[in-house]
Amino acid sequence: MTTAAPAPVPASGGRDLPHPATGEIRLESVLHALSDPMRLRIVRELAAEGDELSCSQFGLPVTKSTTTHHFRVLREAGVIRQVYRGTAKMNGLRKDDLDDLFPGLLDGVLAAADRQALRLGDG
Amino acid sequence: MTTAAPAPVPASGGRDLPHPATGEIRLESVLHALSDPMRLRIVRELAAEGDELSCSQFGLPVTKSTTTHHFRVLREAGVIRQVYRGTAKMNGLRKDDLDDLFPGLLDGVLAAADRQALRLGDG
DNA sequence: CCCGTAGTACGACGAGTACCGTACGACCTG
DNA sequence: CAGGTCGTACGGTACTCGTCGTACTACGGG
Repeated sequence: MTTAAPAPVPASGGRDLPHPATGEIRLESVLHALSDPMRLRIVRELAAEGDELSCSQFGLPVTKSTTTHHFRVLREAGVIRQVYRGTAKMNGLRKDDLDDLFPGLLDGVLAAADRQALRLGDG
Repeated sequence: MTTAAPAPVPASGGRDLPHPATGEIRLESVLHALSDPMRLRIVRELAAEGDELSCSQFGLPVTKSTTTHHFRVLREAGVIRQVYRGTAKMNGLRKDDLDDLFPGLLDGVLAAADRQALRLGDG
């Protein structure tokens, strides 16, 4: 009831991605997903934009294959939601679900990341 | 400047452990350290006790070697502080340093862990 | 001094992961 | 339909990690 819509034939073709239900999200998986610099960077950009972004819009310094891999890890951990929109795959933060499950966690991590970026002159 | 005392011959023998200075703590390392169930369990117990505990007091379901490994990871990530006290090695959470560096992060993770433990009937 | 206890060091092993390249599939546009 | 773009799948490689066992060191007590 919380999430996990039965995917009633999305608007696009018939391509839908498997997402964990809200209740299935494990804290350890979220922390692990966020502990990779590349993925933390993705999540930070996503949070900064506040909207959905396509995979190729992040300008990550890795190949497409690796990019796909990182987005998959984030999706399977329940951190992001992915939806096809034509040929592009739009990525959105699952902030609502995460906040419902672990209030303050995402904001805490994001604030910590911002703080560290500032401290290291990377912000 | 903040921490990293020059270790002026501790009270015990001459055994001191290398800890990262407060400014050297990296968010990714902290998240990675916390993303392991065994280590998250250690940190939760440490936070619940609020005081220093020896390594052997945690009754972890792994061997001594593995226990040593996990405590080392936590120490090198800057999550805990370890001090020798006779033959025992006392472990304490670096809550002050962590809160100074990443306000709300540790509390957020701890709260999330409590919540999940309750939800899964493990608390 | 000898022994027991607490923890370390080192080597090993299996599993997972971050990365790549290439080949492929899905979709839009001409 | 042909071609271009976006992303996937698969296979491979090198590295990390969690775990163990055994041998070892440090400290305290009889």
